[in-house]
Amino acid sequence: MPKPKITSLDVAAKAGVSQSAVSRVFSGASASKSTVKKVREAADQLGYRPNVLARSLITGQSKIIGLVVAYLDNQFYPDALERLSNALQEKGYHILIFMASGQSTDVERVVGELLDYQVDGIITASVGMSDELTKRCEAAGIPVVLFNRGQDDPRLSQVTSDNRAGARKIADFLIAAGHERIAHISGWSGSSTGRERQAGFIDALAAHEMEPVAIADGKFKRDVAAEAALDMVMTAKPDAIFVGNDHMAFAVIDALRHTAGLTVPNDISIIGYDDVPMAAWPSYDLTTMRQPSGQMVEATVDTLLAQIADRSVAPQKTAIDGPLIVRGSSRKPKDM
Amino acid sequence: MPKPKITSLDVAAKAGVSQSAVSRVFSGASASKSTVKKVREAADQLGYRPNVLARSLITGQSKIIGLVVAYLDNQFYPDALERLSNALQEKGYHILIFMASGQSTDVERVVGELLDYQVDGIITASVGMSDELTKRCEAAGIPVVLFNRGQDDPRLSQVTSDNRAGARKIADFLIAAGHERIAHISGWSGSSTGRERQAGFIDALAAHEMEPVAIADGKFKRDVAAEAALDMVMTAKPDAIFVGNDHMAFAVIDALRHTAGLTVPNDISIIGYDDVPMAAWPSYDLTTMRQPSGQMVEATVDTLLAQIADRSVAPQKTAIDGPLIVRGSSRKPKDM
DNA sequence: CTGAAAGCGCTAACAT
DNA sequence: ATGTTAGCGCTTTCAG
Repeated sequence: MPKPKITSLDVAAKAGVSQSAVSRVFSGASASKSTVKKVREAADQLGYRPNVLARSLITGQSKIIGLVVAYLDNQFYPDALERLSNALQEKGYHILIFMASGQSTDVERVVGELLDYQVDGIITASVGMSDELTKRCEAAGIPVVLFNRGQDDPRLSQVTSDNRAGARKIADFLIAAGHERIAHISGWSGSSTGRERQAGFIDALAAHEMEPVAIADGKFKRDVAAEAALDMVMTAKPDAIFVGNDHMAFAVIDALRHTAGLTVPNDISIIGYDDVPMAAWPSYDLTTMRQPSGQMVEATVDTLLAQIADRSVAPQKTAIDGPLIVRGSSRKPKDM
Repeated sequence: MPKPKITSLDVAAKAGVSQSAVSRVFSGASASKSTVKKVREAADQLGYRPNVLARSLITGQSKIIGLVVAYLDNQFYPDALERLSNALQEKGYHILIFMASGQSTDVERVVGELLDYQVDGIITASVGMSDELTKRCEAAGIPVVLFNRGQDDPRLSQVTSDNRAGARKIADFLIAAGHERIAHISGWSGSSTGRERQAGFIDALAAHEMEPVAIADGKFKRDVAAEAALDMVMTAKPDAIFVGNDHMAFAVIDALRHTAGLTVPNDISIIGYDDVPMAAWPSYDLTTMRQPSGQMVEATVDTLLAQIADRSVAPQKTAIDGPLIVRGSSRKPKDM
């Protein structure tokens, strides 16, 4: 026996009511106690559950949120994905996932497919939206929230941490600890996140009449960052490096310890950004700026659902501040 | 302006053909060159794309695969998720993701929701299926593949590594390296993966007339495993521990080094299972059994799609063998 | 409060 | 090869 699909019609027959009565019961419209009871019983016996897809055809609500994500090897994203999924599940939505290599042509294709599924909203984790794409989503009336990525387009919502402020805190902390040769391995300079952190960092150093002894673009990649770090310690000889995110910072620490033979923090302080769970592991014990992913997810979901509920709600740009988590990968300021 | 939805009817009007002609063009049925051209042009200008959900209503194919996953903090799963998503994307499918805490009541709820979305197939990553659930999926004609989890039900497909053989290799390797006090921190004993690895390991030791000096259930949790390890080194004093997966092994190494003050592998050898990317990082440099996740994903997708294409295809149980990756967390056998 | 009827956007016979 | 017609399973007027 193939697929004996149970429809609302079957339930109606069994319950001795009309098909629309069944629909009403399951979509929470008005119905008398007795009808509800009869329908529920019949449905339970038959194992009936409404077809979300058929429903979406008429309500225009698929209860599907499209998530576009580029990397899953940076622990920040699986963690966020898990939280997002849970938060949305609670609100009756589910996540349709799309991997995009991060290249814009790829994002293009992916968002196209997303629209085919009539998603109610789109979250992009660390990937940008072309103007063309933004236009299409707007035309389709589908709200977009950029998660952990900023973009200067009023049609797009975004949720980030306060990257500039965070980077400034790091600079101040490093200076307070007496570091004098401070370097920076930035996140990908093509991303707002990478650029903002770098800008805030340089600003704060400048306020103390300092500037980085070296800067390199780590591109959010472990190997690139490790390479850059090894290069720096041979040439610029920094006594501290601010690395644009934890994911790269781990690679930097590994390279410095195991290839360059340096100790952290005695020879050199390393500071990251994100505070992924792994940062607390004893092997790294990484000082880092926390991005409060719980709050970021909450803001993302709130923003998105608000716009889904009412298309006239304006896009929101949210920046959430987080604390500097001081651990053992950095020298302590004297007064601590 | 709200949502000016463009339908196949609009395209038909613009192209001067019937609505079904448009449908044929987009579903790849027969159509003349000239019709195809007219339709494509009209569609491009209007920005038309077929509504997958409406299509699914009639074809019975949603092109959605439900993925149920319990943990994302073990790097093995994000990695697999990424591969699965890419592989399925290539075949025109997409992943609707569901987090299940791993508790059976939770899985129950989640699979229910999954069915509401008319998914074409289900993949569960490291979560089991109750009999009740299996029945419902079978009744609905929806194939299920257990990924990295075995279960003794002929209705379920599964893809795992050869856990028994893998664990045996580890035991043999440890013995060859001259270890005499070997302990085991197993994966969760409620999971096939955990049990099989333990069984294979004990078997292989027994073949050499040895037995573990200590065994504990690490439950696939970092803190539980770390605790167990610290306990073992105080009491049973093992000279090697086989830890049921890499995720726990990292915690064990950290605890041993930073809390117990031992060195790895000089004081004690640690071996893991999975070979997640992090195992190769210099800080851990973990000897481990590789689960070939690329091959496992491939098998999973093949199995699932084969069953979707033809419901009469029997469920498959696939176990894929992998190599032992020898790194620095274990003493080397003398002849190496 | 409830049933009958229309139709969401699409595909699949069925004719032509 | 193309248009016409009948639904897929559901929600939502509209009468009653």
